[in-house]
Amino acid sequence: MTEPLTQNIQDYLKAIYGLTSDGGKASTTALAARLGIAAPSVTGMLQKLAALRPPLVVYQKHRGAHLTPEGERAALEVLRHHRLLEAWLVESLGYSWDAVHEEACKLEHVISEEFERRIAAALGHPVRDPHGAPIPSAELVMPPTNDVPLGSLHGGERAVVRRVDCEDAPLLQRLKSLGLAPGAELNVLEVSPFDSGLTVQVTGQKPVVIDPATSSHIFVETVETMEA
Amino acid sequence: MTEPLTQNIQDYLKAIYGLTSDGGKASTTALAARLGIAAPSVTGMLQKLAALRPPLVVYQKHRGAHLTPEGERAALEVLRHHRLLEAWLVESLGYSWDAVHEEACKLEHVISEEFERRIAAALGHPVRDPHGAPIPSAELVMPPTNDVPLGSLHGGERAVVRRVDCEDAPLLQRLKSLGLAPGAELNVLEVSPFDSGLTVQVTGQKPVVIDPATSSHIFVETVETMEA
DNA sequence: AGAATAATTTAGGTTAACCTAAATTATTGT
DNA sequence: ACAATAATTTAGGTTAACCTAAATTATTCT
Repeated sequence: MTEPLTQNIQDYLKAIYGLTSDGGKASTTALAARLGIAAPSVTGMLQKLAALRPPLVVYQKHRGAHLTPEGERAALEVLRHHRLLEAWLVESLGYSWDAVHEEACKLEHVISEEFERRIAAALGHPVRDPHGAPIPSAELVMPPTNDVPLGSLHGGERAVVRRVDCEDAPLLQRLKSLGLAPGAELNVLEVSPFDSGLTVQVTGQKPVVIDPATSSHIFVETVETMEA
Repeated sequence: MTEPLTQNIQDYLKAIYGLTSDGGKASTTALAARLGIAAPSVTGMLQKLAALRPPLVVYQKHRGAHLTPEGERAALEVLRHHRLLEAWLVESLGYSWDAVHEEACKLEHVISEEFERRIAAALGHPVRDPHGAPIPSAELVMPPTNDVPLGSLHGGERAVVRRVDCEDAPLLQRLKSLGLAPGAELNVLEVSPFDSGLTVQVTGQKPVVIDPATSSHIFVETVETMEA
């Protein structure tokens, strides 16, 4: 650790991490959109992050940026803070899982390593946060997952919701009211051939139609159907 | 509430609050020293705070500043956050009372009102923090106290430590190792006529000499000596 | 391929919060 | 009272992170 990173740099790193999870590059515009910042500002910051010693990103004009190992470590550190905090706000302070994001976003930049250790220990070193997102280990390794997007399922398949990857509180609340929370079991009744919208039935609930924009945020693990 | 105050403004308000508890004004230099900022920067900020609508401080050239009612409310809000956080770090995360200040200083600017309410409730709405400092109520009223500085006692008096008003971790640790923590009982054995240094004996400990610089941070409540 | 469009960068500017050095105003000691 | 000293403010400058408008480079479509 050279020196503490500012909050906005941490936010850039988190955003780049999120946009490059597929192994690609994060474009200036995508970053600008995600961060709510004008594109030229992003260009400037990427140039700066790439010029730091050690550099936190690899940046090439007109082809976006991706994290260096140092940058990724810093991003995972923040992500670990964020997700531990969410878990802990739910477990210890009784927040509902759809209301913790904002609070964690502010706290994540500010807590000490000591604090991180204490809440991790208090929670029993959890591997997922309340939304089902994996929590990087203390050594900053992201635990592997088998989750697939809900939209990739076919009619008749059965699955368990593992993760709801979304930060929008109203949408989270809607999903929650539909029973679409981590741990929920569901059957895919039908897939629309037009727009790939899904009709799913969460166990114990009425069937619902989930449009593709929504289902891409929901990650599931398929379950063997009991052949009774 | 007009709009959220920046962290540095909150720090200025806290500092002014601390320096004007005697009803006087906070001087530019005193503020500069307390905040670790150059004096001209303080002048500039005081001018700004006085020009805000509504103004947070009353400022007159060359005569320092004090808080307006709005400024005081904002300062008490931050102080409430700080002290609740300290209490809660000790109670819920097992921090020792001499190690919570730094963490609370960062968190105090960042937590939501919801968070404040939840930890206050979880702690049973405490009236003092782990150092014995009074916690402003949710309505931002500072609870009254009877504490007097340890240095104001005379030889032969008996007292209970109520508050250790100090942010320096090493000093706090020293005081803790001497048993000088909130709740401790002590006898004043002797007061030096030269420098007003005190020789005190904490119940169950060896007598110690406390110099005036130190004793001014320790606030006590006198106790009737049992006439056995 | 070449024109139209989209993405990105450059150029130039703003704001907030700090700084140092110099000028001013207040306080203190004789 | 008045000179010396201390406190404070003014003046002018820096840095980080943002912005808009214009210029450039890349991509897409026919």
